[in-house]
Amino acid sequence: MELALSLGDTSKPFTFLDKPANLPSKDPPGFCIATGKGFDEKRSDAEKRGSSDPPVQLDLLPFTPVLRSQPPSQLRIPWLAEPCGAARVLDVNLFPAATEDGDDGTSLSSPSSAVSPFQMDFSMRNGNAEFGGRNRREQQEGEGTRASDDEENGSTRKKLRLSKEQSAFLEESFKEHTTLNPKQKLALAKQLNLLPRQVEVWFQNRRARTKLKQTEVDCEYLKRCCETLTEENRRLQKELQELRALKTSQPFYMQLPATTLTMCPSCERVATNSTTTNQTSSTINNNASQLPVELSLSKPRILPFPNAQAQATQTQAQAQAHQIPSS
DNA sequence: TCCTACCCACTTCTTACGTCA
DNA sequence: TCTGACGTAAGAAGTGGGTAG
Repeated sequence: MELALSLGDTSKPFTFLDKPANLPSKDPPGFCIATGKGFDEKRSDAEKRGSSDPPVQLDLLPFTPVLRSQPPSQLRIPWLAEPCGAARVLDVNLFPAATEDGDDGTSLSSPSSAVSPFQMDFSMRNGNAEFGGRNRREQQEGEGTRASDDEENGSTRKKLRLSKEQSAFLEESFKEHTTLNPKQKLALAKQLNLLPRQVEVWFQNRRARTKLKQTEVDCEYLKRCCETLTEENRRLQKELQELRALKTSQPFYMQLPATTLTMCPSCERVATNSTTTNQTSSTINNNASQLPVELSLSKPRILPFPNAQAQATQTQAQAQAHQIPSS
């Protein structure tokens, strides 16, 4: 079985940054995971989707309960519904804002860059409680106090939460492409008012999280496969015991050739091949992967001799007529 | 061969949140 | 009901090794 990971249509060009104004209007942000052959097989996104097997898909929408609880028609990235000028609260990350000149390395001098003309100012946050944008601590503390604290203590490690809006935007980008080229990284960084390094780290961590989820899904699938095979093995062992018991109790009949039923999948007729027990096993082993499927009888068919031979010959002819491999 | 940039795996550390006394 | 301590999960960021160009 082939496992496939679906993370959106990665064959598409990186269009997210080109259309931020409409991006969440149709589908809620999120991603889809399937038991897949490989998140590891990066740089081969097209190959990931090459399987004809329908992958087992998981819906792993990463969004907050606030968003997910909304009806689908209302599922849209909140900041897009707000005029950019409405924001007034300080950025939670409080990184030095990327200037128009891009002095922090996020400069995009080319007008043909991936930056959308729809520039969202993530240095400001909407204080509207509708979006749940402010966490408890932020509500408890004075706005912007953490900024000055961090800036005063330059030795402390800055590890601040991205805002929901920033995370949502990054998620949307991740849906488009799980990896970024430098241009996309710079564009995202500038658009989200983050450092390129932050965008890069976010994508690294996001890939790691996806892989972890995928591993969990694969593990669960293999677990179920193992359970199924264990049950099948148990059933076959029981069947074998029954056959052995029958052989012990009825040795006369067991001198007869064992019978293997061969079913033609097209006409659903059953062909009977007479063979020895060893040959039957050999047939099963050798042709296990071939069609038609060979059915081993739970109990040997007991045919009145010599009619058995005649019928076997007849069914063998049928089998050959239907391209059924006979032992 | 060295350098750079990038990725991944692993880890550290911060933050948010739930639980409980 | 409120509050503070505590545990824990999630996530941002650091580190080191591998690799491609």
